[in-house]
Amino acid sequence: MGASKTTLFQPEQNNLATMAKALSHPARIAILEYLAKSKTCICGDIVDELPLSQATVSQHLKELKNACLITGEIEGPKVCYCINVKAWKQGKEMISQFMQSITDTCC
Amino acid sequence: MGASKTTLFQPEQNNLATMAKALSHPARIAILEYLAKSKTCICGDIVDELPLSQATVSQHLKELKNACLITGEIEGPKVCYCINVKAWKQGKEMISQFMQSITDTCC
DNA sequence: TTCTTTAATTGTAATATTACGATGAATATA
DNA sequence: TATATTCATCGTAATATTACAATTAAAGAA
Repeated sequence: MGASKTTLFQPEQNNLATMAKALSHPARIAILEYLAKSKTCICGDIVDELPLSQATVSQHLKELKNACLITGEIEGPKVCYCINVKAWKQGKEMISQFMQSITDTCC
Repeated sequence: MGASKTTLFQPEQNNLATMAKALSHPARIAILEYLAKSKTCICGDIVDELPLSQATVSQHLKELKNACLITGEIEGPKVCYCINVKAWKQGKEMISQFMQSITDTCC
């Protein structure tokens, strides 16, 4: 197989899993950290920062964009990436509530 | 490839990614929710609860155990699974701090 | 127009993940 | 001892992920 049966679970469970999947690679964690601290956010800067090829970085950026965690605006030949603050805060809330609810309910 | 180059990133980034990966499947979210609310925690109950085969559930339980998020104690022919409260709280703290730090640092 | 820069996309390979049937190991019960 | 129950593991198949070289596309500069 290889494909998860998302139709068999609750939307909330799928949303959580999708968010977690976006954060499930150290390169994407590093990208998010760099975007947060950097003011420039230009793609090339991220490639310089990470020990990965341009193609691979682009792929990770695409996944973060698919998960709505970042935005990418074209500026001439360059692309300026940014944290999607609104979506990020929503995701943060969703994960925090989930993790708290486990400890609240648990043992 | 298919294997992520974990040696090229910070341990903290790898820890975060590993934790997120454990949460990146709706079945594992569902298992954690069920373990939290259930008092019994017997593996067979989880299989009954989820729309997946026994072998698949066992595989997901193994991953959660590898990530130290749950424990499994043998009770005769049965196995009693439980949230690893200590590790869970640590993970919760790690993720919360990371997500907060992004919004703090960001834009 | 031609060249350069920037970043996405394509093609390809290696490995990981997801899923399940079948089997095996361990314990309890008849 | 034989049988049933419970769960892990093995084998296998389909799909996803990760990574990079090469190419393409788009915009700006010479």
